[in-house]
Amino acid sequence: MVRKTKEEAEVTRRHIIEAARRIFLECGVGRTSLEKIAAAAGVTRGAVYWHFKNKMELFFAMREEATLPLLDRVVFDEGDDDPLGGIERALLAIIHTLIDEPQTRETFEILIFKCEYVDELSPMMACTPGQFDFLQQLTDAYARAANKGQLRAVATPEAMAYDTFLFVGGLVRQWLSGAPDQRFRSGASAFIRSHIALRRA
Amino acid sequence: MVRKTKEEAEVTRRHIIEAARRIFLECGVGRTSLEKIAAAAGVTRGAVYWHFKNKMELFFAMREEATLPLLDRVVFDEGDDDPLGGIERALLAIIHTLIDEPQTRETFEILIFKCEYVDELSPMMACTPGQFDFLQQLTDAYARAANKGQLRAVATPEAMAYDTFLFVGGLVRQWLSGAPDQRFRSGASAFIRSHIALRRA
DNA sequence: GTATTTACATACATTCATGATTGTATAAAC
DNA sequence: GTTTATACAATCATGAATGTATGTAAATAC
Repeated sequence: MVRKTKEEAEVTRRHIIEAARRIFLECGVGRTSLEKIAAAAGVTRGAVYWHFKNKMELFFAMREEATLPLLDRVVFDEGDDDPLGGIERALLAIIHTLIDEPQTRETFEILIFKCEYVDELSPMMACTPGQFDFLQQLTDAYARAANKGQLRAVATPEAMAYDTFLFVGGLVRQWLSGAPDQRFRSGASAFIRSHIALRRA
Repeated sequence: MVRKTKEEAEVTRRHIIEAARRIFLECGVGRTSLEKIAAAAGVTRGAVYWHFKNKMELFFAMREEATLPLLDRVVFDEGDDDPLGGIERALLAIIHTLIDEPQTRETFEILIFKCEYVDELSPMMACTPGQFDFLQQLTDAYARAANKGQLRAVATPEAMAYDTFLFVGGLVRQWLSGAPDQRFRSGASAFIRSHIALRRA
């Protein structure tokens, strides 16, 4: 056994996380054994157990590497003089993140389709704090848009924020589902623009 | 062994399906053993294997009992002289189905949160034919609403249908997630009305 | 009334997956 | 330069879940 330096150990840790993401995506979290992950990472289970207490801890480690930069990274500029356009750009940016960052896309696909929300994961069914923050930022942005007269007065900024929030949730899910006809992927930008157009004054 | 009549056998078959739904919901499909289901149904694994080839066949049997009557049951009256109001009523009806029919609600909660879309289930990630049909019916209903001058002209009926489809998907998911603050459940009707108000002329 | 199926229960064999333990060669600490 | 902690590999014991095979008593067919 050739003992590794700290840097090398960090590399194998990342290899394990990457392998876990691949196998989770292919087999589902529940059906993935640590043996499979280890093999995919080119190590033995011993290495996996050295770096992670068990499968769940590995799962959370994978999640923390890629979950933050989707909704959480969305920024709404308070000084924007086109707040409604800013919302549209933010939604488009979310889709482009899915396109540009494979590990984020794969992680979300795992979170939505490849794991069961039971026991420790059960509380994660509901919105994460980051999602609530996104909802709050949407509300604030719509309020600024209303102040600038950009919105129809048929619904409150809060109601519009909820509508957009639910729309985005549905869109991301369908986008990730990889429907054979690709209709949600090819149409995503148009759906977003229509969604925004519906509330423009 | 007291052999059962055909009617009694059908009863135990239903007991098994009901037990499966309960345990799937509690433990997730992957972590549910047929032994647990059998115990919950008051039978042995022998009975389960008699009625179903394996866990997946039982899963599909459970699904077929309750999945049809949600989106698939939605009806849009072609002769309605308030098509937009008809869409709103249809969306409200979906939520009320979730409230009124526990087994439908539980089945959808299992399908969304308690199973992994892998192997045989992988194709089910995408929209089912019933969902596409719902989308098509939405498009037709919006087209009728447009013909009656009920809609703003900022988006096509098709675009509005997609927007509503994605909104409903997001809403059902959040509704089922059982967020601790219940905000999506208590606000569902208001969200639906706002959603419709946004496209009314 | 006999034969045959049915509707299960029981028992068995096999296959993973897990967690713990132990071994070990080297990097790092002193 | 010795000691110790590190970064794994290898082995082991255990348990859980599955599918199958067999048993069986009563319902049903004839």
